[in-house]
Order: sequence, then structure tokens, then C-alpha cells
Amino acid sequence: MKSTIHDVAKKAGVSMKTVSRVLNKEPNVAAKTKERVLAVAKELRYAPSLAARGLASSKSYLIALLYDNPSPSYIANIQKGAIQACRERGYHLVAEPLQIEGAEPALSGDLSAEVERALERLPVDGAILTPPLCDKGSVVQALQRLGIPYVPVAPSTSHGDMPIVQMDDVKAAKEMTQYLISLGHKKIAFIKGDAAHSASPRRFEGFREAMRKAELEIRPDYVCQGDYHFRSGTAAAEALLALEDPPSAIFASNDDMAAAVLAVANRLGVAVPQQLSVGGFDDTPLARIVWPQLTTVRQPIQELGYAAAKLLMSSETSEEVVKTLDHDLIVRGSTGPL
Amino acid sequence: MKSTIHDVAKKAGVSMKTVSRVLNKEPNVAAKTKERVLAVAKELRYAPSLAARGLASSKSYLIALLYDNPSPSYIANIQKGAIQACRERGYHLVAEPLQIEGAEPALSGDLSAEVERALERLPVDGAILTPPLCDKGSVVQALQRLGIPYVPVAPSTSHGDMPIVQMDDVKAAKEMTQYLISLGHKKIAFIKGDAAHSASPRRFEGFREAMRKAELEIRPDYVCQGDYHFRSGTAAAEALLALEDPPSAIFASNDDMAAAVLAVANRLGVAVPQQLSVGGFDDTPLARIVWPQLTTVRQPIQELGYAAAKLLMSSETSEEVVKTLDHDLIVRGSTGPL
DNA sequence: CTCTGCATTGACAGCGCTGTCATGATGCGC
DNA sequence: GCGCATCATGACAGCGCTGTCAATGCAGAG
Repeated sequence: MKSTIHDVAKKAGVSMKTVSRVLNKEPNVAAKTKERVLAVAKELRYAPSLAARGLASSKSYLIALLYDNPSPSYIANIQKGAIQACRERGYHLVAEPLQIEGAEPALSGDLSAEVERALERLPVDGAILTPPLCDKGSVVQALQRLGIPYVPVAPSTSHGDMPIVQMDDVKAAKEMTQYLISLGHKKIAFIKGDAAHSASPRRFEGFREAMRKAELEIRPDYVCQGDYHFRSGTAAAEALLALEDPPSAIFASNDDMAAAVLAVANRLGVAVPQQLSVGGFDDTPLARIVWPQLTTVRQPIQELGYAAAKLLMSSETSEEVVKTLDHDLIVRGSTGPL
Repeated sequence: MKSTIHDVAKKAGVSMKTVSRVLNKEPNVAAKTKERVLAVAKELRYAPSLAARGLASSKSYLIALLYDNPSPSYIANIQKGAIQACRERGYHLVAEPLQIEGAEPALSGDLSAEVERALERLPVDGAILTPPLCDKGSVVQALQRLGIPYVPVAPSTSHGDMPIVQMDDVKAAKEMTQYLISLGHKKIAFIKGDAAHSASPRRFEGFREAMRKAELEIRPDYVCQGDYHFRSGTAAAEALLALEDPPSAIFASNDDMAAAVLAVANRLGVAVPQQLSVGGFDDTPLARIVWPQLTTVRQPIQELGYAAAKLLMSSETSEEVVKTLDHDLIVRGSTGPL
């Protein structure tokens, strides 16, 4: 039923090794031979067994996606991009969710153990590390101990000479802020994200840079601490809009919180965008569902996954690669001129 | 560095085969031997190579999750449950998104080819099929041709003697409707989901059964066709609320559309739940974000994934298994007494 | 005391492929 | 024409494990 390399070799009148060479695109095969082998392989619908190949070459053609659980759609997109890259090279993607145990630092050792438990049996050729996992020392150490190459996605810190993929949160936040400023806003508030997330301070930094550049003041009471959840956005918006001198624009660090701002404004009878402009970040599905639709920043999430997988597979140890992918400022109805 | 079964055997003073037996929990190993082997294995941090094991036993210890792209959170949950089951048995989960090509029926053959391309190299031990993939004949046929056992999740049709996992959409919709009726509602509208989704007619059927049982009329103008997207919910809600004699309760086939109803009601100044009760389905994150929070049905999604993976791994060909998991009616603020 | 049957163990081959090295074939410069 | 470098190919071993089957030991039956 299932044809083996042996069948192909026999039918093509060459040795197994030659077939192997052709299929692995190794050099030094006569064009004519190559052609013949390829034809026979196709005819026999031959597909190499990953297990056998892996055993013989000590490669697995498997890449692991390690993630915790920021948002399902974030992971889904990373995964989608990564799988696309894998398919182009005959790899497969195995998903490995890890549980970052609650607040207890004592359990961080478990995280490391969890990585090992998940991967020691499965000799993957590489691992993609999504935030916030990529900033956990225990995970990184476990990977290094197992000798598994990895690519962190949007890590907060540098990872030695490991390549990384990321987007420029600072620049994106700066652009959003500058866009608000260009609409005439001067009283701009900012809702920060969860400090544990490495992107949070970067987004705030972008906001600050833009404000400084425009010589606008960042009032302390215009800066709220959020945690990326809808509810924290509600609290922040209520505080901001209750101010004597409320802001004319609010830039929330993500769409969930921005949507909360919209909801609060609506409840308080504040017209968006006439009286208040609202900016979000991430371009989640929610951004199109709320009314008015959110002006936000589209992250190149899928592209990040694609790039990460690609780096892992191209064994070219192109040291010190830092791949920064482009975002987009997406202008919708939640922002308007003052 | 990496210890093999040979090392363990030597150190434990037994043959490789005995070690193999212990690790695979085969019977007929003396308790004492077993213990010793286990101890040595642990000491050496031995972990069997899946590749070698797979090659020798023609099993891969890999399960594929085939999905299209209904909603990221749906897939994420299925995946989570499936991985949990896999871990309990030393399996791993490889994710394989498939592209159901647009409307073109001519391309449905490609779907089948896509399955084969994805799986012929990777000899997975089983595949989990999520809706709407599980209702695509081409996918099922490809799987059968490849000889890969599969478990469809919530398929519309029976799959011969293949086991399936599902929830009872009819019963769930019936319960929601009965709950609305118990609150005193008689004028209840229903927003249908995308007809291509097998759950849609079932949810409507549950609604009908409850209405019939309560001897309530289902007015044709109270039944709208939606497609599970927010926008279609908006259109339906606008139509329903513009009626001369509008309903006092609207049951939408999913949360997105229910959220749309909420938004429209809010815009029109219809108070929820005082003037209008709204029921959703799925208990997506959105259900807690909107205000008032949605009364909805929680699907046992993660459990479905878990059960599906479990069935695939327990090679007990327990024919004709139909595993139906329980849902929950979650009452929140969007529904109230008339 | 011997024989049968079962529990326990090990020897061995081989899963399907690739790495290494050897071999043959070809071309080039002197 | 000879020697050598280069290309093209194949023989063979073995990756780490498990399936098969045979061997061993020991109990209880006869």
C-alpha cells in the first residue's frame, strides 16, 4: 500500500541513496536521474516517513509552539503563520501550551519541568516562544538544557545571540499618538497595560515620545494603570471622564480596554468621536464589533509566527538576527478631529 | 548525553526488551524488575525517542487536529482539551489548519488533497475533526483513504460506526427557550445561525420544541436568518425591534449576534432586560464584556476536545460510541422577567 | 520424580531512512 | 597517454526502539 523509498529506487532503477539525495535536494545528482526519480516518486505517491527520516538523521521535522494563554486569537494567528512556514518546508507544528502557575514564584521551577516533560520525549527541531513565556528564565533555561533552538516572539530582553522576531511597539504607539495629535488633540490620556507584559512599557514609551516631541504635557491624572482586561478599562475610563478637566482623547494599550472606554463614554452620554476620540491597540475582532469601530494598531501577528518558524528551519545560524515586522495604523470611526 | 534504552538496560542489568516492556506497561514483568528499571530510568532521566518508537511500532504518538477557522477561541479550547488528553498518554498534538476554499465547489477536491498533503508524510495515529470540517465529505474520504482513524466533533451526520463527540444543541436551545418562557415571555424571537453550520438547524429545532411544548406561537416575522456574525445580528435586531408588535425576548444563535441585539437595543433606547430580554449561545468572552452581560449557553468545548483525543488514543474500538457532553445554561443580566 | 503450563526474560531482526565511505565514470592538463 | 580532480552513484551500517519467538525457571499436576 504505502510505498517506501525502496520501491521508488527499484522502479527508477537507482539506489535508495540516490532517491534520498533527490528528495532532500542534495547536490551532485545528474539532472536526468533526478527527473526520473521525481517522476517515479510522484507516480507511486511516495511520501517519506518522518519517523524513519528522523531516526536516521536525528532531526524530527517538528517545531513546537510554546505558549501560555494571552488571548486565543493571538495564539491562533501566531500558529497560523508558523504552520504556513512549516508547510513550505515539510515541517509540522506541535502545540504545547504551558501553564504559568499563578502568582507563586515558587512554582516557576515547575514551568521549567513542564517544558522538559513536554519536549524531552519529542525531539523537536526548534521551538517558538510566545510572550509572556519568552521572558521566563526557567523556560529559556530548560530549552537550552535540552539543546533545543528557539526563537522568542516579541521578548522584552535580548536573548544573547538568539535570533528574535518582534514588532516595534514604541513606534506603533508613537504613531497612534501622533495621529491623535494631528487631529488637534492636546489633552490625551493613556491607559497602560499589564506591567508583566513586556509590551506595556514600550507602548507607554511610544506615547511619551510622541507627546514630548509635540511638546505636550503628560498629566499624571491622565495616565491610568490597566491590565489589558475590559474591566480595568472600565475603571480607567470612569476615572478619566469624571475628571474636572477630562481628556479629549484616550489611547488605551489594547482593544479590550478601548472598547471599555467606548462603553463608559456611551453610558455617560459622551459622544465618540465628537467629544472624545478613542484609540486602541491590536486590532482584535472586537475592534470592528464595537460602535464606533475602533481606530487601532494592527500587529503583524501572523507574520511574526511565520518569521519565527522560518528562522528556526533555516539552520543558517545567521547570528544576531532581530527581525522587526511592520504594523499598521488602522483608522476607523472612534477617532475624529477636535 | 541523551540516554538510550540500552543504557538503562545495562545499568539495570536486564535486556532492552524488558525495559521496553516496563515503559510500555506491558504485562508479565516481575514487580521487582519493574521497580528497578523504573528507578534507573528516572535516575538517567531517560526519555524514549518518539521517532525510534514510531519507526519500530508504526505508531507515531501524534494526533492531528484538523480545523478550518470558525472562531479562534473555539479552536483554542478544543486544542487545549485535546492536548490535555494527549499529555496523559504521552502523545502530542499537531495542529493542521485546512483552508476550506471559498464558495467554489470545484475546489473541494483541493481540500481532500490538502488533507493528504498535510498528513501523508506524518503518520499520525488519529485525527480530530472540528466543525465544519467534519461535515466535508472530501476530508473524511481522504482520511479513510489514508487509513487514519478520526473523531468528528459535533458532526451533522452520523459517521458510520466511527465514534463521535458532541453536545446536545437541541436540548440546550430548548432549555434557553424554556428559561425565557419561565420568565413570562411569550413573544420570543429567534435569530438563526449560518445554515452551513450543522448546529444552526439544531438550535432552531430546540427553540421550536420548547415553543410548541409551551403552546406558544412562532411568528414568521419573529424568525430571522443570521450568519453568526455580529453584523447579521444588527440587521436582525433592527428588523425585529422595528416591528409594530416587537418581541419581548430575542434568542440569538450565538453571542456575537446577541451582542449585536444588545447594541441595537441600546441605540434605540430599549432597556435590557426591562423591556427586552436577550439570550445568546456559546459563552464567548464577549458575553461578559457587553452590558448587561449575556445570558447564554456554555458549550463544553474543551471537554469535547479532551473526549475526542481520548477516544482516538484508547484503541479499544468501542464501536458506535456517541459521546454527548453536558452544556450549562448561564444566566446573567441580559434576561429578566417580563 | 517427571511433565506440562505459565510467568518471565532475552536474542535477534528489522522498521525506513540517511551518513559514511568506496567505487566507477568522466574530464582535464601536461 | 597518464595521473589526478571531480562528479555521480551505490553498498552498507546503524539510528533507537519494538515484535516475534525461543529460552529459562518454577509451580503444581500426574
